[in-house]
Parts: sequence; structure tokens; C-alpha cells
Amino acid sequence: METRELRYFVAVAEERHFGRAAERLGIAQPPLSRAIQQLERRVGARLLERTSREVRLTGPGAVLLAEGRAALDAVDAAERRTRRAAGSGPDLVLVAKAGASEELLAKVLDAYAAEPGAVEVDVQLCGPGQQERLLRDGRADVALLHRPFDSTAGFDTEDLASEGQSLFLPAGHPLSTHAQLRLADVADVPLPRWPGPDGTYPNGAGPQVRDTAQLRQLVSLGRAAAVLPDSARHGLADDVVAVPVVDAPRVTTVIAWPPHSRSRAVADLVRCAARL
Amino acid sequence: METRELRYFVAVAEERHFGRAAERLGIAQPPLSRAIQQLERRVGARLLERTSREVRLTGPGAVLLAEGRAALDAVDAAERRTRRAAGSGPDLVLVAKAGASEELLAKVLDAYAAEPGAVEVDVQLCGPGQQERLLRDGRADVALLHRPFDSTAGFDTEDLASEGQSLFLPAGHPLSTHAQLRLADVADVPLPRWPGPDGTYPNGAGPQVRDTAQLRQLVSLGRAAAVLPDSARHGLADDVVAVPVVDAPRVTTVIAWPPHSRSRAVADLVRCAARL
DNA sequence: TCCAGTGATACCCCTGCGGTATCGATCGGC
DNA sequence: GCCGATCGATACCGCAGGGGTATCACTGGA
Repeated sequence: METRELRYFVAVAEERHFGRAAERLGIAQPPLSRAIQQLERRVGARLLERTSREVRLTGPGAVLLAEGRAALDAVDAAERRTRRAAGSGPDLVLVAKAGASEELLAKVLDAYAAEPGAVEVDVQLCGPGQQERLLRDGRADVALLHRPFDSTAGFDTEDLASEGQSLFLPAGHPLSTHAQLRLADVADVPLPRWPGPDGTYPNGAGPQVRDTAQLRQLVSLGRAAAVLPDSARHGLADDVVAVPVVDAPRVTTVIAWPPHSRSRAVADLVRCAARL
Repeated sequence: METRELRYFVAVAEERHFGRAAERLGIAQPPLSRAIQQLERRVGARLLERTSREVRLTGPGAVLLAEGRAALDAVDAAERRTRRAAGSGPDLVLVAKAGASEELLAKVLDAYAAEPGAVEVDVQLCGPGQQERLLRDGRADVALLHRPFDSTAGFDTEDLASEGQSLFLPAGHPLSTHAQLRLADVADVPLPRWPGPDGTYPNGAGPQVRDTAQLRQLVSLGRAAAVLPDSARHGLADDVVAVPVVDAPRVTTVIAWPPHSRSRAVADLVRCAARL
């Protein structure tokens, strides 16, 4: 199976519409129709159920969509990492959630920079749920993830730190005077809404946020309250109060990298971080 | 990057010879040379250093070989699993090392078969080190692996059982009368040699074996002795003695599956196994 | 019944992959 | 130092197949 065919199929499967998929791919619709037919013949299975009203995935189609996305990411990763190894671009890209584990991140970077043979590290900050993608398709080499929020599936990981969570809220909020809280106490605080994997927000009452840095600003402004790992307390302004939520799940910060990574720099950075 | 280019590159990188690689790929040598040149132009980096005497990998070339193999496995896996989802072939393939964890394997299969909605499970036995490959390229859906011997990198896993190791040796062997042993005691017993990832055997004194079932037979014949997990004791003939090696590392049997697996059957089987 | 929307088909063009023949460079043997 | 063997690169050719435009066939809804 060629990557071109796979890209075409994934586009149609995601758009559920040949015309839109063709536009996205920058080709006309007829060659796309033919390519899908040919793919179906080659695989020996109907992948899409088409009527003139809608395009639906069949069972095998759903399998190919999931596996195909992973395969395309792997191919992209191969190309990106090769290109980077050739010298253009940074030597190592580390990705972390904006506003999360800031202190730990700084320590890791400092410790690695002091290492003999350390290379230039590019730090990329992003919203939650984006890191896995970047790591998978080769735009990043290492990531800081937070269990149980982020999926570490398919990566090698090393635990770095573990911490409790607190409710962060504007000074003056009724709950801000408590010494500690339980999850039940915060049940009716409208929590912020994070975007799903597709970039859309679930319905609900809380404000829409894209990363922890944004959220912090909203809390400062008195427009939000949120349960976050204790370390978010670091460098907080006076107008925000953090109250420990004693029965919230503990959050473990891990460093993650692609399992077949043969890079000396990745190994050094991981070893360095694990020593902290 | 197209799959074809990647396959060509991997072939040349592995053979370190354009002619042999072309033969293996079933094409003539000139188109192969051109394809590699074009790939190098597109990636913007020299991947192979050629002289008329040898072909050597450059740094970026080594990166592309490692990443490219993984990517090709992912593409193959996508195609295989899609084809299988389409109905031809078994619904679920489980791979295990021949002769290892036999009892546990039987229990897992029985338990799953009793599950409502259980599908047909194909059991594939293979030598050590082959399972990861099969799981990665889609020829298998689930594997029984043994830490710390097998690499679980890149898979989701669930621990099933943990056990010590014993020295298995023919009755009558001088060490067979001991109640227990330490690693130091077995240091000069010639242990069997397992094939490396490339299928060749390291140099040494012990017999060459391909799987645990073979090894068991050799032990029975009085031609070998080996340190193996205690469970290998199961169903052993009288002429083989197992002496616990108290300071050998404990072996954990885990069930492993590809992380993006969306299959109901895999999830059921894993849940079933974890309950044991 | 007609029209809008959607995927499939017909047909054409041309890129680009694969093949054969041959070149040019390098190394070993005498 | 020359010759022959070996190996990758180049030149050139034929054609499969991917992409484009025009158009058809089918389905729902007004």
C-alpha cells in the first residue's frame, strides 16, 4: 500500500465527503474516487459505504482509518527526523503543555544544558492532547506528559515527579478560605472546558481554554476556577488562591519518547531528567 | 515520502549493496540508483556514502533506516489488519514463545473462550524476539511477552504473572542434587545460545536453540542446561531436574497489544487475562 | 417534476517508473 | 603499470498509471 493511497483514504474517511476531501488534497474529485476504488480492490474489502447523501465507514474502513493514521504519522516522523538529522533545524525538540510543570521543565533543561555534549534544545509549548501527536509524527523528540491525563500509549516513559492537585480560584471566592477541599466540594464549580482531539469544545458552563497559561490568566481575572496539579502554584499572583483537593487523583509528570529512538541526545536528556 | 521509496532505501541500507538490493526488490539496479538519488534530493540530505567498494550509511541515513523500518511495519500492519477485519483469516492472532508460559497461556485461552462474544483466536508460536515484530507489522494482535527479556517498547501492556527462575538440567548432572543455586554457581555451565535479531548465533560453547520447546528436548537428551522461568517446570519429564536459582531476576509475563488498537476482541481478551 | 448535490465513468494527456545498454571509477592480481 | 572484474551512475526508451475536464447516473427535497 502506498502512502498516497493511504492519505487519500484518510482524507475521505475524515471528511466523509469525496468533494471536500479532494479539495483538501488539492486534486480533483474523479481521481480520488478512482484511487479509493483501486484501494478497495487491492485490499479486497469495501471500505466506504457511499450513497448520494452520505459516506459511511465500514468495519474494515474504521480499522484502516485508525491504523492508517498511525502509519502516516510514522512515515512523516521518519521524514522529519531524517531531515533534522541532516542539520537543518534544532537538534532536539521537547514539547510540553504551556503553563504545566514549569519549574520541573526549567530544572530539566538546566541540568541537561550542563551535561557534556549537550545539543541545542528547542522547547515547544502546546495545548493539552497535542503533545502525543507531535511526538508521534516526528515534530518533537521528547515530551513531558501528565498521567492520568495524557495517554502514554506507544511511548517509552520515565516517571519524574508526582504531586497532588489543588483548586485554583480567585481570592474572595467563597471556597478560598478553606484549608482543604474534597472533590465533592468542587462538584458544582463550573470547571473550564478543554478542546477535544478534534479541536471542538464540549457543551457546558465553564469558560473555553486552550492551555494552562490561558487558564491562569482567566483565574486571575476572576472568570474561572480549576483543579490543577499543585505545581501550577509556582509563580502565582497574589490574587489567586490554591486550596488542596485532598482526594483528587495524584498527577505524575513523565518524560516520554518514541520507543525506537536511537538518538544519543534523547537518551542523555532522559537520563539527566530521571536523575533529578 | 512514498512507501516504495522507503522500501527501496531500507533494502539498500540493509544489503549495503545496490545490486543485491535490486535483486531482492525484483527490479533492475539502475532504477534503484535513481530512486535513491531522488529520495536524497527530496529529503535534502546524503543518506548513503557510496564508493565502488562499499556502501555506508550516513548519520541521517541511519535515522531513516530506523524510523523507516518502523514506518513500513506500521503501513504493513494497517493493510494486514484491514484485510483481516474484512473477514478473511482468523479474527484474532495471539503470539507467544514456543514452550513458555504454557499453563498461563492455556488458562487465558480457556477463560476468553468462555467469554460471551468470544471470537476465534489463532495461536501462533515463535522463537524469542520474533513476537515484537509480528505485533508491530500486524501479523499478530496480542502477544505474551516476558520482561526483562522481551522489549515492550511501543506497546500497551498488562502484567499477568511474576515468577522466579530455575536451572533446568538432566538428572544426574552434578548440580542437580542442590536444593537451590545462585547465579555464581551456574556461571560456568555452558548456556544455550539464542539467535540474535538478525537470525545468526553468537559464538560460544552452548548448543544453538530456536525456542524453549527445542531447548527442553535438548535438556531431556542431556545435551544442555538452561536457566528458565519456573513455569517451564510444568509438564516436565522425570529425567529433567529444576533447581531454583534464588538470585536470578524475576520474570514477569505480560500481555501486550498495539496502543492504537480499537478492537473489541483485543480488549476482551486482555481484560479476561488480567482478571486471572 | 425539476433541480441541486454527489459519486462514478469516459476519455485524454503526460509524468515518471522500470527496462536495456553502456559508461566511469576503483581495486586486485600479475 | 596495465588489465579485468566489480559496482554504481548515466543515457535513452516505452508504457503504465495518475491527474485533468466533461459528463453521466442516482437520490432527495422543494
